[in-house]
Amino acid sequence: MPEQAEGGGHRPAPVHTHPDHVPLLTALSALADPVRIRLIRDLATHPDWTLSCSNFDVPVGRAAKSHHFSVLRDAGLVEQRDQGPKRLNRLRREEFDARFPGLLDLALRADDID
Amino acid sequence: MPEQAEGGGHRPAPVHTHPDHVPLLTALSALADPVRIRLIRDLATHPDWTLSCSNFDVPVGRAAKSHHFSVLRDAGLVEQRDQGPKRLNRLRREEFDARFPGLLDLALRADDID
DNA sequence: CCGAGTGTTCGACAGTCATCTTACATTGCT
DNA sequence: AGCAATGTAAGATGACTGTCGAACACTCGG
Repeated sequence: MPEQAEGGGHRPAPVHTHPDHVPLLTALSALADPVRIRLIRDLATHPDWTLSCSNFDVPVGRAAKSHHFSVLRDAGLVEQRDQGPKRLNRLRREEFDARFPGLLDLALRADDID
Repeated sequence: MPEQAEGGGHRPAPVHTHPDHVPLLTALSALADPVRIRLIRDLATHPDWTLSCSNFDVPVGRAAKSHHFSVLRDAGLVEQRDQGPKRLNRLRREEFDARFPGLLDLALRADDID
């Protein structure tokens, strides 16, 4: 019975930070990285909860990818939910935009990157 | 005659980058630093061309301050003009805002820093 | 011409960060 | 139970960065 029953072997649920509690410098630092920009842009072009971490094609290994998602969580940019062995992602558009108006739009603008 | 005559000993004029030619990552990285945030906030609360580099009281020495101003110039955030031995500064509000709408406002918002 | 004030450059140093490899935990399928 | 897939944790490493001290360059005033 694959119910959402608790008990023994849970996986530690991902730790999130709400955008309202994110310092400005943390948000800027999180966005000041080419890999993370690509992650949130990929995320922005897909429906919520449809992409698991391994579905992003950035030129880094799993470990680095995991690290980047941790940074994005801490910056209030991404929310994650476990489903089976996968960890599904969602871009926190509204919440983040309420805290830092316009910033996410800037980061998503398909301007430049390199 | 202290004219603007050329000839021998010029001081190399500061090299500027127009905001239009600044990559997004450069702008974000430039703003993702507490010292530089304080510099542009100080700059924003004084009239243009009234502050020389040594007039900012950030807790770093001259060398580091000079470095930070170089980063700000490269990011299209600050314009500098030599007057006597001093180097006067100006925040490039409109130009930068045209390139990255809302970003400077965010950085100047007296929210948090630490 | 000398000296004070101002700012840049250079070398060194410490701290942070992005990355990799390896090992481990969890989940689900067979 | 065994196994493949997914993601995290830990340690190592290389690169970048913010800082300082010292040396240098330029400007202006005595």
